[in-house]
Amino acid sequence: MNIYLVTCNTSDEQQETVSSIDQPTELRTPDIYHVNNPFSLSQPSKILNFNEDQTNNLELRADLTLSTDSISDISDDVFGDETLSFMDESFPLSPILPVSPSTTQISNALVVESTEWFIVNPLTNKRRRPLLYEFLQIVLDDPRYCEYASYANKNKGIFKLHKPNEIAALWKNAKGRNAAHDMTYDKLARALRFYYKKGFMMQTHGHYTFQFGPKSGFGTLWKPKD
DNA sequence: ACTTGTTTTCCTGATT
DNA sequence: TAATCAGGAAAACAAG
Repeated sequence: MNIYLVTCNTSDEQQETVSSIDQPTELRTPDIYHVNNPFSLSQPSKILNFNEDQTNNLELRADLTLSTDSISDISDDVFGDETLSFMDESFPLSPILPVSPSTTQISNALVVESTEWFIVNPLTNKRRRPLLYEFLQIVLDDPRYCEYASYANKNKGIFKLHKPNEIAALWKNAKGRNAAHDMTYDKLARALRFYYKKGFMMQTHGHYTFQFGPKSGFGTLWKPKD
């Protein structure tokens, strides 16, 4: 039995250290298991699924059915006196839930391993990091990110970044480049502006608002979900 | 080692 | 006025 540590940003920007017991799929890249708050993992970790319930408490969704007591016991083994704030009597354990689907079709030619940001060519089985417009396509299709970005017009491919800084951080994770500096909205937006001339994006009005262009395959190779 | 495409970084000026 | 938007220039990175 393993215990894994995850640091995540809660909605009020505070850092929470979360432990869990699990056994599922291994991840090597930063990933997002808090429904409303992407967070980064700098170290290899394991899948954890979090949900934020209506009382704003973190809800652990483990792949093992465990009593609160057993979590506390293990927590003590690892953390000693360092208790975890949300692991108290109000901490609910939910039923076992399936982890996110490992792959999602994003066009008639490409599949994304959604939990790892890798895009897979089914023919060659090769994996690669997403291009920027592909990343946005993935984010916009994933309801977990609806508070970070969403379509303003699904038919036209117009979308808005509601939390540009968070999207930028997510993009850095997805791209996985060895960069000395952090990704910022300013730099992400510059990359998007390069797309105008290339046809991957079309210029549109509105704050933090962009539109997929024909070269992105919008409307032909793929369409927004629903 | 070299090439190519895609950003990333930085910046100036215009616009909101 | 600060934050964005537009692009130029050049460097950086990844992949082949």
